[in-house]
Amino acid sequence: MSEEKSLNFIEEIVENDLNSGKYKTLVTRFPPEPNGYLHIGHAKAICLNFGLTQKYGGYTNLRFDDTNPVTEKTEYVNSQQEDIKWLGFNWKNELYASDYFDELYSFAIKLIEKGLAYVDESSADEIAALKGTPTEPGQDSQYRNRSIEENLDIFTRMKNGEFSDGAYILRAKIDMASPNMLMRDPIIYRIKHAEHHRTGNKWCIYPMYDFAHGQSDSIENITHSICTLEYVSHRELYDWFIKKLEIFPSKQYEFARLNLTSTVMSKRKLLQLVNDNLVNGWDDPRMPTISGLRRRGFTPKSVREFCERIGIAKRENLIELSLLEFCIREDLNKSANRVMAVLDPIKLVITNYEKGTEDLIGENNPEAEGGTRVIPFSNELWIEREDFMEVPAKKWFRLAPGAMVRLKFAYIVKCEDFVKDENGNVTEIHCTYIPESKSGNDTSGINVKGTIHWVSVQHAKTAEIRLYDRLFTSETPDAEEGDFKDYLNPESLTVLPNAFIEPALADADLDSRYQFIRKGYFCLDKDSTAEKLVFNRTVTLKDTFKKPK
RNA sequence: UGUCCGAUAGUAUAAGGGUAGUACGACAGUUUUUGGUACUGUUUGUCUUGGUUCGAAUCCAGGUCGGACAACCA
Repeated sequence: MSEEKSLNFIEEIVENDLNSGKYKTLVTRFPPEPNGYLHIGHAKAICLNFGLTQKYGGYTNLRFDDTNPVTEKTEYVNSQQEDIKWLGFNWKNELYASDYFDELYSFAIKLIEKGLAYVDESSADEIAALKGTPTEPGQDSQYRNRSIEENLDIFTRMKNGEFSDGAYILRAKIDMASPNMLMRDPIIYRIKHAEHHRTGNKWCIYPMYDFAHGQSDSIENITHSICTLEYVSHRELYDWFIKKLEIFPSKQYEFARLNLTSTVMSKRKLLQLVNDNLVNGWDDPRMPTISGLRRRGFTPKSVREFCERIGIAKRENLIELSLLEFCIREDLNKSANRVMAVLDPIKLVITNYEKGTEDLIGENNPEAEGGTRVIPFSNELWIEREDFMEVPAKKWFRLAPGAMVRLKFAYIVKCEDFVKDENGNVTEIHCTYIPESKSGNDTSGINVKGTIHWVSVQHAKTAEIRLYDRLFTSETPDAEEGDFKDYLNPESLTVLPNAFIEPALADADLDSRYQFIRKGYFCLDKDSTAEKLVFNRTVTLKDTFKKPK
């Protein structure tokens, strides 16, 4: 076995378990709660769980952890499935914790019969008061020693709907003095007269997370139940239920969740951004959701690559956004066709060009066998306003009075003059071109430092272009003083309603990815119509040019 | 003043008693019809104090720092 790459700690555990014969087949699961959209942190968990069974054989189930009917919706089930498929993974079984409600109920009965669970009718406040604190032990509830018969009777009546929400709860009988708060007689069933997205009104009692997750894993014969670090202290309970119920011993392993700079990752906060209309929905391209990244133009491959590069470990981490950007640039550099678009136009007139128009040939992608296309050229072009400086900075290789640049795929031009309006703004640049300098056939012998992009005025199409930047101005918005929303970046979205694009872009579809030469990677947005194309900037090109001060 | 988890360059992540390596970032250079790409180079690290050992990032003990835990959420 050649060791090309080192293993992460979970892969080591899996390899050991497989090599020792502890398990014949690896079974993992991805267990989202359908109460929100999946984000890049979930992508890390998805890649881990599905990646493990791809690498070592076995399979991964998709199991919706739907034990709380008031927050869960079918809309989320659907979006979550779409996101997992988009990432490129296939689950073996589509399952729901709610599939096991009958079985979970009988597990509860079994616990009661063993004297390991009891019905408590204390109020939520009373229960909290007796729970103790992390540094002080709790105290037993006065209902802790009900008879098994009475517990059975009340629990059955809870199920039958005889009581209102909160009147009774079922608790595991463990140890109110445990240093682990979760072992202090945790609540395992509560009454909720709520309609469930799958089981409808069949149930009015629902199991808590701790009484559903491990047992669901066990029912499915999950060998390695992988979750994030905040569940470490749940492991003791997880194992306790499995042991007392004498069921398949799934094992839980925890890794550190992903944190990304300049964004937030908690579903609660993302929901707030959506509900407060601070972004335009869950799939707003500025959101770290999988649907947001997809709309922004990220490829599944780039997201998988990112998840691969960040690694799996147990220490808290904060990944720099630049790594995500690297991953998408790396992918798109190889695959995206190069086209020209002018975002902030200024007119350039070639005063000695008398051919009218001319079709030039553009190479689609110098990094791939991308073929070529026709690009119309004429004596009036749009170029980028920022590519001209009236008073050039040092090391400026673009347009300036008397300076020469190459027009990409076309000719070398020399700036002869420029026009200003009454406010002193440059409105037009006048150049002469060098006929012998045509791209691919340059006999002029002239070498220029700078090459700029352009679009022929008479052939240009207009498009709306949306530029995105970091959602937050702080790298750690949820660690800042005050509300995280105070750190939203007011410039996270810039809309350019009238940019000019080369005519070939009229054929763009939602799956196309482009590099707008010198400007970044872009894709068509779903808001596009036949009359108006809308492009999203996925990411800028890396820019090593030091802006002159 | 509890229990649990963790600590390696700016950020991540390897090295499992024997040369501290890789990636991203940053910086510099070469190439270039994208100030892109590619290539080259530079920079910066084992939390601390002891112990075991010929030898410790690694094993042990104490400390420090960070995180988690007191929802009828997951």
